Amino acid sequence: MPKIGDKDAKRLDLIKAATEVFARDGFANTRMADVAVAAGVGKGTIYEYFPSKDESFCAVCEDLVTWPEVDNSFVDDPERGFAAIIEAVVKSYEESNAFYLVLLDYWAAILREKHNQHDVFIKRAEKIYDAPRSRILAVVKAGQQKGVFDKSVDADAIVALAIAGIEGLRSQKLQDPQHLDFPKCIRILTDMLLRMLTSPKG
Amino acid sequence: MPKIGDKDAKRLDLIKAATEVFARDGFANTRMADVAVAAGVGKGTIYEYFPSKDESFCAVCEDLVTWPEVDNSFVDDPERGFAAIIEAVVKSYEESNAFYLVLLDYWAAILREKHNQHDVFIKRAEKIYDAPRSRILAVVKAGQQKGVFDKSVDADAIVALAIAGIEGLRSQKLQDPQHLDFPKCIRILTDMLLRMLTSPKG
Amino acid sequence: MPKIGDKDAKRLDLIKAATEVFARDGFANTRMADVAVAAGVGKGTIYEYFPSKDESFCAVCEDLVTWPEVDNSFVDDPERGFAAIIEAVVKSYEESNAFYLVLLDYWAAILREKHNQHDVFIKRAEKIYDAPRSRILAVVKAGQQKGVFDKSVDADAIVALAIAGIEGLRSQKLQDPQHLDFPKCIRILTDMLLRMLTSPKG
Amino acid sequence: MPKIGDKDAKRLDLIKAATEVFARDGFANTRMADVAVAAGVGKGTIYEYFPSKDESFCAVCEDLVTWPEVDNSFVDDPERGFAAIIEAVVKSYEESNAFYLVLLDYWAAILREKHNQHDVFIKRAEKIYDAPRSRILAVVKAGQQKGVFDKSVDADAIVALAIAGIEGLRSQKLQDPQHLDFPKCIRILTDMLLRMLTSPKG
DNA sequence: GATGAATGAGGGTTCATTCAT
DNA sequence: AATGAATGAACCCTCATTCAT
Repeated sequence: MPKIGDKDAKRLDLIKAATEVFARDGFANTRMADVAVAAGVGKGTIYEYFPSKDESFCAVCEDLVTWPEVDNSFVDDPERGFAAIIEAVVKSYEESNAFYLVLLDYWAAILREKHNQHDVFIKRAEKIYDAPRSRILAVVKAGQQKGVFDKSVDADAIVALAIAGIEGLRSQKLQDPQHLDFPKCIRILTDMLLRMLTSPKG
Repeated sequence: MPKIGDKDAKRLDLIKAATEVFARDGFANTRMADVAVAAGVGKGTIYEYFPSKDESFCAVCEDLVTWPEVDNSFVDDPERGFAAIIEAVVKSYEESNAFYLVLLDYWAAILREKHNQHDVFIKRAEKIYDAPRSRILAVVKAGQQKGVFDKSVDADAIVALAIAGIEGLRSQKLQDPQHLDFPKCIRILTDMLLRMLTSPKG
Repeated sequence: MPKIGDKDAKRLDLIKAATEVFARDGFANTRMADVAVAAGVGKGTIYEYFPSKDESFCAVCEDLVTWPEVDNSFVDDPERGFAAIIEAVVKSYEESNAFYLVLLDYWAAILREKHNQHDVFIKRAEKIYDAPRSRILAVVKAGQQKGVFDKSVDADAIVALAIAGIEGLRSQKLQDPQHLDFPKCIRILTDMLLRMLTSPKG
Repeated sequence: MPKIGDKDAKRLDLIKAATEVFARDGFANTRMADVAVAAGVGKGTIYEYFPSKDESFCAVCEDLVTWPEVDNSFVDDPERGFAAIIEAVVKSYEESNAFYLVLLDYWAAILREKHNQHDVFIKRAEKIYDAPRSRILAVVKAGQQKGVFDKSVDADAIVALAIAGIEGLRSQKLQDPQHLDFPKCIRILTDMLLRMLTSPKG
């Protein structure tokens, strides 16, 4: 007698298995048979839970977009709060090794603007980026409210730069782990942004 | 009697056509027949110039990696020189619309570590990044020699951050062209980096 | 719930169908689609049972090499025993019309020494010839033990001549069925060999 | 100013080159480009001399069918004459390494009865076999006329057996050169046939 | 006459998806 | 619900043949 939710639980198992395979081999090089093997089920079973390979990929991407809650304890100290949120975002990237790899295919599909799931993807993609963006933005704006950060600074630009820096460094780290002092660069990035926030005019 | 250079010229034509198709559809979704149509030749002709789809992709990537020579006129003014090199790199990215799109697949192949061309790709990838990296690095080091930039600053880290910022912003711009003031962000990025170079200790 | 042996049975069905097509059209002129049609299955199905065209051909050849058990009732009469084994070999050739035709390609592949399956082929080919060879050899040696056949006769040479004669006649029969009295020639061949076995010195 | 016959001479050059390639790689595995390389000419040149690959193969086969004249010096000694003609046939086989290899494909085409050149091939094939056949037959019949060979012997059957033996042994020699004492077997074959010719009734 | 670049029909193989069990 | 054997559309690549130079 199957319990209620068994189906959902199994679906999640399949997603987790598929995530690993998609991350490891890439969407195009992944065969449904591989996903089935990774999940320990028969090939046909996957189609009981997802209507197609594309949809299973969407489900995987959707599942990846679960941002950790952020510690709000530095709410009174915008500078430490800013550093904390940057650190949290970096960490959340690092915790999900699959994240960047799977997203690579995700962006590829979106940017090409021809995926049949394109509109759905775009919407979901915004969500993915909105989570860290809005968190960082909130911290910056709070700091400006408090008068600690300069109000003339373009908060959106700072957030864009923060995320750009994190993603760009992450990318370099993946490409060449030997020659990049990743933590140091993140530290410098945080410092630079904070200086810009506190005294933009040099 | 074929003219000298005809074969090379045609090869380049094919590369240009292939670049567009690979950029538009992605490597996995590109059929050799599409490339042939785009180039206005028969399917078989492509194989007169490239031994396989993989190799044609490599050729395309290699062709993308031709960095423009950089203006050295600011050699006496490190700050303006730094700004100029950043601008040049940004511009060279922008001049090749295909660049980022094609490189997406390129990185995907490299990061998976299992592509049969993986080692070749890695070697070529280093070349891709070495060009802008070494140019920026030279400018930074020259500035440090002149005493304009602080010698305690980690030049490699600054270069990594510059490239990370440029790539990260470019990525965001592609994903969501509406909500990003790209030129402004690049300007802020340059400012931040220059401040770090001139007075690192805040 | 598939019955045990179903897969093996189907594999055998495919082999039988492939044998006919390979025999009729030759390896090079056979398209996998033809085999599929002959077997009444889809093109892809063949690849569920054989990894490649080459391998399916090997399987066909291997299947051809199942020599019938030989009647041992003439164990006490070496001369009749020898005639019986020759007859059995001839018959086993004749029972498989496909045999010679398929083996033509087989030998072609082996003799070229450059087929990628060459070594496997050679090993299997030895098995093909070893079966009739060892049977005839056993009868000859038994006859020599009994003193009915002359011990000075080179048993290996006689066996080689027996097989050469059978194959050569078979080949002529296939090439020109009208002008050859095959049974008579086989009879003369047997007589000649027996005379050589019983009184080698004329 | 090209001499008369230059064209024929070149045609023969191409045939010789093609013969080697067809013998080495087999008809199916031979590309016209290979033939061109072997002949030291351009791909297109071959089509100036032969209308198609099939026709070039026919030309090669036709060229192979040039039997050496046989020494008639033993015309008064049928037994030595018979041995001599057998030896001559064996030698003519051996002198043309390509012969057997190319003929393999030739027979394959003929036996399949579906080659578009089938009828032409059959006619030519008869010629190929008629040459040695008629020579041996002539010697046998001459011996019977002289009363040296028994007139009750079926001359055609003896000829068939002679050729069958030679071809069968040749085939075994090619397949497994190590384990066959070819000259000895040919000697025994000749002895057996002579005994049958001189005293058929044992 | 000689060439080899260009061609495209053809064939081996893969793999997402279906469906009978 | 779960399975995996069966399927065939799709795609990469080969190579005989053509034809402009």
